[in-house]
Amino acid sequence: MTLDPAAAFHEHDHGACAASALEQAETICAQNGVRLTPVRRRTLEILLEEHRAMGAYDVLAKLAEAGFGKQPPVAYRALDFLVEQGLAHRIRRLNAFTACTRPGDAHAPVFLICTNCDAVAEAPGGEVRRALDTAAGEIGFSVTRANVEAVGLCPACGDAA
Amino acid sequence: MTLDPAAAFHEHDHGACAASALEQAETICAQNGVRLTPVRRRTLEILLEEHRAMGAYDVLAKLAEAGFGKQPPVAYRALDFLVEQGLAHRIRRLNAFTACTRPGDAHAPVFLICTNCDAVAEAPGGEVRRALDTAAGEIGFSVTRANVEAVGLCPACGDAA
DNA sequence: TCCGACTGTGTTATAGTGTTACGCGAGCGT
DNA sequence: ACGCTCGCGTAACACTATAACACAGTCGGA
Repeated sequence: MTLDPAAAFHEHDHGACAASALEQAETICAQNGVRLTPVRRRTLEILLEEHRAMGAYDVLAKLAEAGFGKQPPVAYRALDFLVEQGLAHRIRRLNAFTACTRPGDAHAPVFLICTNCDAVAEAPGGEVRRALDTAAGEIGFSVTRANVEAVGLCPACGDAA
Repeated sequence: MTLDPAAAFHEHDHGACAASALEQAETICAQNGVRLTPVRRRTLEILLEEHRAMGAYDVLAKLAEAGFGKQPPVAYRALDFLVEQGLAHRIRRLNAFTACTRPGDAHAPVFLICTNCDAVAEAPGGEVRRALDTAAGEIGFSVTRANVEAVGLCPACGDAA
């Protein structure tokens, strides 16, 4: 998938973008010795269909359409798996999940959520993470995981306003 | 309330710490032309009783004990009010709320959540916010609100491990 | 004084999100 | 075949949050 963090905010070859992400997912699962089973793969495809965060129950509905189980645990298990493998992220502010824009790239995700069009982009979080570690370090706190969720206006919606 | 962001992680005069926060809350509400009604005040007191995040239903139970209504909206309305006035924060990762450690101080809150003892501290987020604005600015995104939730080990629990 | 408009609190009911517990079958090594 | 683990499925439930409505108090103006 493209490394352009703003991909979510403008037109691009989304078919290729999704296909490439799936391919990377295969590789990563193989490396990690875990299986990208049909449900899991389909779940990732569903998330990749849009650069938007999807609720677990939205995903579940689509899984059910595809002939998989229709009870919540089916979706949650697949989503948790993807999150664990770094192939997707959970966005708690939205009670939702989104495909990772840069799988395999160990990163501190920073989510930019457009309040107008609901697109979600994943910005490089290196600097943010560094600042966070510093602030935490000053009071003796050691950060193991962090997640940054910012809401605002994406370029397109900002221009329109 | 003390400005020491690590207050949550060590012994301190919590009675004074809470009393001072309540006093500031009165002032801020007066300034903003809004009313710190009994339910709202009691809700803030409840949050101040511990440096931990509390679920809405925990707060609700305590409100009910104090003779207020016992239906969810009672708690949610009071909590929403406090959040709006900057007197409390919502921590989505925990589906919980916590009193603001530095009310009135316009700040980008950064929460440090200890996975061992569940204490929640609020670190100064100036630098983090700056880094975030930079990262977002590079792709044309303008951030209106951000919230940073980091999990890890607080000083005490880190030492113990 | 009376009449609205507004705000705040309370209620019931319901929607949305997430988890626990259990059974079954496929694959795998012995 | 046996027992093991893992993934998938189910039902049932627990937790979190909101919608919709009723009623009392307050305040300003006709």
